[in-house]
Amino acid sequence: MTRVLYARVPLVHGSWWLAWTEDGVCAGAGPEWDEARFVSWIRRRHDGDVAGGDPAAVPDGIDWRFVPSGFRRDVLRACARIPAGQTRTYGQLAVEAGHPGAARAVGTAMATNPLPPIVPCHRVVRGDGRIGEYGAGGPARKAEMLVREGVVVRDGVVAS
DNA sequence: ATACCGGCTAGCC
DNA sequence: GGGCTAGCCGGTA
Repeated sequence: MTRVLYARVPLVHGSWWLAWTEDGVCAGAGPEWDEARFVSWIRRRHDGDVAGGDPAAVPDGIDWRFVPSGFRRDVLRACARIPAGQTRTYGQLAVEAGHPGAARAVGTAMATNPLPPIVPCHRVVRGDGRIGEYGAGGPARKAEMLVREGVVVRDGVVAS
């Protein structure tokens, strides 16, 4: 049973909640969450100890143990490989994850991403260039984050 | 099994 | 281009 630590961590996109084990980050949530909500959510997904940690000591990697293997993990892992400043469409990510044709299901997998913004689901946009939805704060935040990473967004559409 | 539902898409006006 | 539809896939009840 692994100990999970958590803290509000200053990131380029603001102060996000992160939780981690010795093996890597295992959960994340946006700045608007309060501590009680984040902790209770962590406890629901993890039955070990949960305690406050040092925000300066967050590990670099990701601990995938709490993401069940299968489609979800395939897609999240593929998403984690998208570099800052780049985007993919839901359809492209489906291909890269080894599930061509599953664009719609990729949307669902992104919507339930347990590790925003560490798994950068904000970099996944619609096939026609429109920003698309964003569960961890809405489309406006998604657009802000992309712009901050150097992506050109105009009227809610990623420049081609 | 079956029947929705959702961060999508391609095709057709 | 815009708006609509039907199809799509994986998750969940």
